[in-house]
Amino acid sequence: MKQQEVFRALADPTRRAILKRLQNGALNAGEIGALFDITGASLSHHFMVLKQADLVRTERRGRNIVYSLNSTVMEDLTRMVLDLIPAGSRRGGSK
Amino acid sequence: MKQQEVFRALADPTRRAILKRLQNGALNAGEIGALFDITGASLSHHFMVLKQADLVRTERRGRNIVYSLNSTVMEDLTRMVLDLIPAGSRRGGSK
DNA sequence: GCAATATTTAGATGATTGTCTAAACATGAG
DNA sequence: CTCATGTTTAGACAATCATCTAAATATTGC
Repeated sequence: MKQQEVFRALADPTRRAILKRLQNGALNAGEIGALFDITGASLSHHFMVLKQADLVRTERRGRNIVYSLNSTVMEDLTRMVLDLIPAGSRRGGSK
Repeated sequence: MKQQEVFRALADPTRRAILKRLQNGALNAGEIGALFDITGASLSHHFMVLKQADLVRTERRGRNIVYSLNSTVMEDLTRMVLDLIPAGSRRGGSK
């Protein structure tokens, strides 16, 4: 698991916003780009960071490249964060 | 809540290691310093970042300054991360 | 094959970051 | 009060980062 890459990826607000948008389903680069005031090149850089962290998956679909959340690593993320939190402070308590 | 500061603070491996150490109870700067191969000044910088994110609390105790986890914000952290994760991927499922 | 569209790569730039050394500040002991 | 100890502040430096513009690559439609 790429713990360092994951936390690094989450450190940027634009990347967190991208992840949030992808919760409602996959989007291609252009669609995501329309949501942020940033050049396509910068967006592409963020995609690369998210991919290196395995947080998103890509799939070419005709002329577009579609981004979607990698839910497997999302579960890893949950685990990594819970690991930072003392048992007593966890919501819901036990596990 | 200082979402950006929290995620930024977690992006550094030394700071995550500090948080992990503090799970077993409060420690003063010197004790933490003994655990890392880093100068006190650098440590102090990390403490400041963690404090800005409200992840740790400090209390002077005689000659030492004691660091402890701020469990309130630790709960906020849980919430912030869960917020990034699609409902279907959450461990344990529901909430 | 060519033109248009979608995305990435290359290279540059300014800002932020983690680290260091040296100096300053704060506290308790004698 | 002064000294030793513990911690932070100041200032500098190299590395990393987010962003940009310009150019390159990939794909589809004609």
